[in-house]
Amino acid sequence: MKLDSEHLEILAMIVEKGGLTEGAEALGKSQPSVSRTISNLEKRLGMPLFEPGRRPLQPTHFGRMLSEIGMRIYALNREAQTLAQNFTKGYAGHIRIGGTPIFMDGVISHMLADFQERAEGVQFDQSYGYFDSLLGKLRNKMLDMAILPMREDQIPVDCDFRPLIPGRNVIACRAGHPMTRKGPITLQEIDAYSWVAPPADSPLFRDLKGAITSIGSENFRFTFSGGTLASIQSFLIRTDCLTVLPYSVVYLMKGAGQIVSLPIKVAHPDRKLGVLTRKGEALSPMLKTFITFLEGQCENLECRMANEARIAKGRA
Amino acid sequence: MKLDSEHLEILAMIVEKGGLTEGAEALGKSQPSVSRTISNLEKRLGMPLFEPGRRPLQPTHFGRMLSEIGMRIYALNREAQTLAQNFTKGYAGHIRIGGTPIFMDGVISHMLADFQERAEGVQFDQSYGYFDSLLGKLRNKMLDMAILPMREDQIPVDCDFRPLIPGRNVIACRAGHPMTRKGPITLQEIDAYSWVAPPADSPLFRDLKGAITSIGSENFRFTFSGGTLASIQSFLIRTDCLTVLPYSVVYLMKGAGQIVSLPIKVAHPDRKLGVLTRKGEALSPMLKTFITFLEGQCENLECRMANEARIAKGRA
DNA sequence: AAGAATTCATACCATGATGGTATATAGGGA
DNA sequence: TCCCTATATACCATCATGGTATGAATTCTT
Repeated sequence: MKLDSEHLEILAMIVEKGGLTEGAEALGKSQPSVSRTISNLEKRLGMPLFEPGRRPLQPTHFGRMLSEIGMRIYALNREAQTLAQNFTKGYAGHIRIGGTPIFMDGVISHMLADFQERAEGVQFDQSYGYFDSLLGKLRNKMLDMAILPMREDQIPVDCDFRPLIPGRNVIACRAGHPMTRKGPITLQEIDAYSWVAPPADSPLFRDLKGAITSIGSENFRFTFSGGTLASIQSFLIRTDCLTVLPYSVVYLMKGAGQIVSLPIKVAHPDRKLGVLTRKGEALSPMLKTFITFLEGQCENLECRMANEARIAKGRA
Repeated sequence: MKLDSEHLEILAMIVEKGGLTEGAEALGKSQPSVSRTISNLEKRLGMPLFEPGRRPLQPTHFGRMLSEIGMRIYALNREAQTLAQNFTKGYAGHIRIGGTPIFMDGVISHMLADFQERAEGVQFDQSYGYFDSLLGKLRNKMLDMAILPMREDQIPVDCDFRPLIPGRNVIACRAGHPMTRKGPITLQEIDAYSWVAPPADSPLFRDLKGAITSIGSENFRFTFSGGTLASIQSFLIRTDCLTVLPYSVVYLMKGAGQIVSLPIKVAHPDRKLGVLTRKGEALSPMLKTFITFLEGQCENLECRMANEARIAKGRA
């Protein structure tokens, strides 16, 4: 015989509140309604749930035991309600995020950590990739969002792109590198050092080549390539190699005092680092909250970087 | 926003069974019915519970979390069902039982223990009393049943009485008592020993006086009175006192080899020990089961006592 | 790659549970 | 004993639920 959980919850509330009328009020129902519910339940069970003819309506032993189960069901129902609220209000959720390695490690991972603090219910599932694989995963719904550099004319028609920050690159090296001590930098000086490169299939690698070409150097050599940001960073710190990285990444690494950027103008691609999502699909509240958060953080970051640049210019 | 626990259970079952069709089958509903339930739930929550456009209907992160709560609710509901079954089938329940002390301690308590083994869900709440107090408690619904000696003409009109066993009394003493060694017993011999009596307000006390009178003794004295069966038993074992007890009580104590009955005919009141319940009120299944059990046990006991008597007579 | 098969969604109807208002009835207290 | 409050009943409206028939979409198969 199937019992209706709702009925058990009503029973629990009546026992809890110590009366039919009060229970009805707590449930937001009319007194006759709950009265009949209990009456029907008793009829179905074939046993009284309340002592008959007692004014403050005392539960039977049986009624009390059932009501305890009802109370637990009620608590679970409440739990489900708050869970649903957390999800629909964007306090909880699951976000599958993919992005280009360097930028993810160097910038986004910090923001993920910050976001985690304000939305404890969030759960990130991060992966790395470049344009093609990210787009594929996004379309296959294996990702909820992708973070990657993108030119305006590159944006797929079935996707929305929200720019976060310009894709400006800089040449970076360890703090205390010979290059940092001199004033104007000549081509020969740069040519004296070898380079650290990101994986050859990454857009950053193409940027690197473009950047080096743009400053006039033609015969450059790699000492290290293929590593993640952590490897690149470790390598840079311990050698006199140079590399090309997004300025935002270098900016955030500057805090540790180990990596600096060189004041050399490099050609920066007209791409922006941003968020790619499937078009025409409602973003989950959590995702919406998160993207908004990212936009705010990046705006803030850009502002700080601009400040820094102004100061540097003033000093120069 | 109130969620329907039923909906959560349906969700849980679908996730559990891995498909809408199978879930519907497990729930004993039609597929369109549960389909619509889920659809409505998603509409109400404003978030998808299942990944759209996936054929083996995969739950969302959100859907899975909700379904886990639903599963727990489902489990509780099942628990409530078995609880209700146990109560309605008489496998569980609460019995408030009152009775006269000696018979309760000497006979009924054994049967309570035996019953407990076969119906683990039972819960006894025992108390002691005599006719007036027992009847009062019964009428006030502070007791579900009373066990006491009763004459046919004494039965209150608002009560049902089910006899269990005749109220025959015997004179009891310790095993090895001088009286047990002799053949025929004379009045002088009995008069030599003092008596142990139950509480003065008990019917057994009146029986005691009647019994002693019936065997011709007139000047009897009490050495001990007012105790429960345990006290009486302890006292009897360590002294040469005599007492009057229901034969059933003595019979069950004989097993321990410390108390025996004397082969003296005493006037036995035409009362029967039995069960008193309120008339015109449906007995709970548990109570019904229990009373049936008591009747069986007492019938069995009576049979064994009759056997014993036949053997004794044959020996004499 | 197209058709078959399966799985899910929708439309429509019937019914029965639920909820409400009005009202009767029953305990409990003065 | 009477009154007050708490509970039960009667009656009605409605909406959620459940079912059958059917359409749509996706996966499997060939």
